[in-house]
Amino acid sequence: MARELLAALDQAGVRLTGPRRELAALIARRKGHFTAADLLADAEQRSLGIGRATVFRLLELLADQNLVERVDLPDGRHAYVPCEPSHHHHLVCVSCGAISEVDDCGIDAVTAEAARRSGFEIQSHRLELFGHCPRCQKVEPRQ
Amino acid sequence: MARELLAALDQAGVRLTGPRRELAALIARRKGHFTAADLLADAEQRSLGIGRATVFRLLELLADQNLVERVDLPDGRHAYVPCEPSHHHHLVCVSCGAISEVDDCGIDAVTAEAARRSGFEIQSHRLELFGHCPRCQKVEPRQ
DNA sequence: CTTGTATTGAGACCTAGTCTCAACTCTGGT
DNA sequence: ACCAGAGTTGAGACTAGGTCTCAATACAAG
Repeated sequence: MARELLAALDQAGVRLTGPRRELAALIARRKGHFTAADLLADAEQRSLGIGRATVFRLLELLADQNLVERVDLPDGRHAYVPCEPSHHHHLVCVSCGAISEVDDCGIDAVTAEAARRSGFEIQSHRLELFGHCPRCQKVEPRQ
Repeated sequence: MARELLAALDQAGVRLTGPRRELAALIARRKGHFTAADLLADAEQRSLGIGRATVFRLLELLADQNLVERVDLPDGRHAYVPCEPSHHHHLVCVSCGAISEVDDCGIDAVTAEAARRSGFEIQSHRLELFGHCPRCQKVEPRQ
């Protein structure tokens, strides 16, 4: 997975530097979503000497390549989630942070209908679904 | 419209203080979305002596009452938009900032399908649509 | 192995928002 | 009309998340 990230960066025509390789490895090793601060903490814990700005710069690069997406959690925090480059949406577990991807199961019809009613010309949309993943449903049922 | 905001605050059991009345009037007078900073600037321009914290506190109150909703713009900025208390979604014009509301035209089917596929128990969702409003389409066609 | 350019880390800076606290102002009871 | 006390206020410190600048460094093409 770190390979894929690096390959994509290579594709994008940027240099494969030490810090980028290290951060890619850290991202690959994470499950679910993470914040920039999480990633920075990982790096600091390993004394990689990677700067704050570098972390944000890499996340921006990855986001440009659609390898990572920024999701806004219901509590207002921001998280990043590594994902497939194709268009899709995220299911976010509000208990454990697990992320699941869902593809466009019918939302285009919704946006088309909204466009028709409002006269807007819709360019993009963002759909985020929040709930409990199957595992957390078992742990804390019907909460 | 400022009346409605104040009535709702009254309903919520909070005091109708001077600053709240003034801010309600400022919000009522705005078109489309605005940021907390916009509102604060309005207040400062009129030398109302309203503090930063008060602005955020009122926005939070209004958000609790679903009279205002926070939308995350595609560029990562946050805006607030006054709206109907019922559940709905927003169409945001990326040129002029105009906001249009659309109700749940079929999205429940989408979330139900996503829940079925993923096993998640979906609690809430957020859908934001970005594009050009009818007016901006005329001004800068097919841009 | 050189060299030009991309990238880096540090730290200042910015925006959005929260928290604390002493001072103030509503509002209900009288 | 007045008072008391709880709710609210503004100022300013603080936090999180992110951007910018700049001199130093590392990559990679030749």
